[in-house]
Amino acid sequence: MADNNQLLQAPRGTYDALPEEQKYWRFIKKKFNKRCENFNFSRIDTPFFEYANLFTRSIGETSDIVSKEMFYLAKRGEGEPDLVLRPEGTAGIVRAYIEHGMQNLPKPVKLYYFGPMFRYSRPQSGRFRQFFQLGFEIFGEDDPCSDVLAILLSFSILKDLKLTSNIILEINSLGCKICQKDIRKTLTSYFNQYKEYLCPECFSRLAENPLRILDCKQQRCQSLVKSGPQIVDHLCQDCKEHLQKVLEGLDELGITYDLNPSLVRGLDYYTRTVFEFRDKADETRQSSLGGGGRYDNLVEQYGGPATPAVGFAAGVERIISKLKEYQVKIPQVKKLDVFLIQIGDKAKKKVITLARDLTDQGFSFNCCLGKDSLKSQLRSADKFGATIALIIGQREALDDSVILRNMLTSSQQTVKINKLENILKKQLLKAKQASEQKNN
RNA sequence: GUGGCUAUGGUGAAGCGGCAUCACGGCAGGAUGUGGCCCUGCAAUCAGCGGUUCGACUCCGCUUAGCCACCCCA
Repeated sequence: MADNNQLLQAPRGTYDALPEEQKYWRFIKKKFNKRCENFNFSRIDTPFFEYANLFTRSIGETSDIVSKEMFYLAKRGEGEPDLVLRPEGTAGIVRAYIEHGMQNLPKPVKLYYFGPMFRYSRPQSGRFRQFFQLGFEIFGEDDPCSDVLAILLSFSILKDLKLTSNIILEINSLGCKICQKDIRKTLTSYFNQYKEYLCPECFSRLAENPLRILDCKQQRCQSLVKSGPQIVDHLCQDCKEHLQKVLEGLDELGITYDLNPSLVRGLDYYTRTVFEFRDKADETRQSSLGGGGRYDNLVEQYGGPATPAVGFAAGVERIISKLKEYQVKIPQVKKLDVFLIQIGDKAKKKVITLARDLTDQGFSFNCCLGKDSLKSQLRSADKFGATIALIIGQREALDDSVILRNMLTSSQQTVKINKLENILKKQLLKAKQASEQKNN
């Protein structure tokens, strides 16, 4: 009872996407969908919650996402498995891929998604507990060209969003099943020699996942990293060639990149190519707009047939904040054709049937049925930005006519309702041409 | 999870230990059937709870939320 007030605010780390924000969402969804469809990807939607072990097995028990950021749902019965809100998209899609036998579809299998993800972390700018990711996955191809294609699509999406001039692509390789083991071993034995110099965080990372020491921001760890073994030098021949071919592919496309030898990603399932898009201007890690990489073992690890895969995901809220920061022009499509004005009860009823007919004919309309005076209704028509006002008074209600007032020119005429459609079309077209002329 | 800063009508801001102001927006009007300008009026238990005080929006504590940094990620 203490918290009447608490009930009236959005839970921590969530937000309302208000009407004035929607143009950004519409813009992003539209560009994203179009690109994915043009690359012949198919849309997939998986549940917002999954069994917890789906994520503990894939992302890694020791990763921060699993160890401290999972949103567990309350159990309702004895012996029920743990359910969690999905912290990312890939695991669920891989699960669906196996569950529905998608390995029998013609390869490559290409899927894309857009939806909310949930992580229980402390909110900050650009970081929410419920946030949206857009992303895609390609199953069944281990060719480096497939990695290039994935990066190309990611890049193209960001290009459509007019963000590429401010963004940099970082890339690295984490090695395959075999050499990643060696790399981990090499790193472990190297850092073991200096473990008393590592920060406490990295000290425990050493036992859990030595790769993560590489992107520690602490000065002391970084200097150890710099003089230590490089992943690239310990890649097996195949992985080296793979990386080489990916880079050649990017050169071919003219996509510039930074080879960052200490780029590792927060999810344990990555193998070989990993990449990330960051804001050039911003050095902090928080500026990560999105990233992805190859995960050749995950499908098999879940019990599916061995299937190589690459994926990408980006944060929608971060994209929106960049669109705002760089003042990207978002097309505004909203316009109002007619505003319906009534005087008297009879007219009010007419307004509703007229609204039905007008929308059937494809016009947009608005009205204020709660307002009575002509003056205030006209004010509303003006505020809503209507091109035309249609006025129905006592007289008009009786003889099936309306007063058509052009709000831009203030000219007015009385027309019969059965003639209305054509006259409206003409006037709206004229108004549209006039406004276009004004813009040029 | 740790530390710092912040919290005033819908929005953005002023303000002071004792009448809470301004702009924009909203609503209702400005003579009965005509908008955009203008004018008038209306709307805030000053985030919540508790304490100090004769008296607190103003000082103190807690809670909640936001911002920033760390951690980590999108």
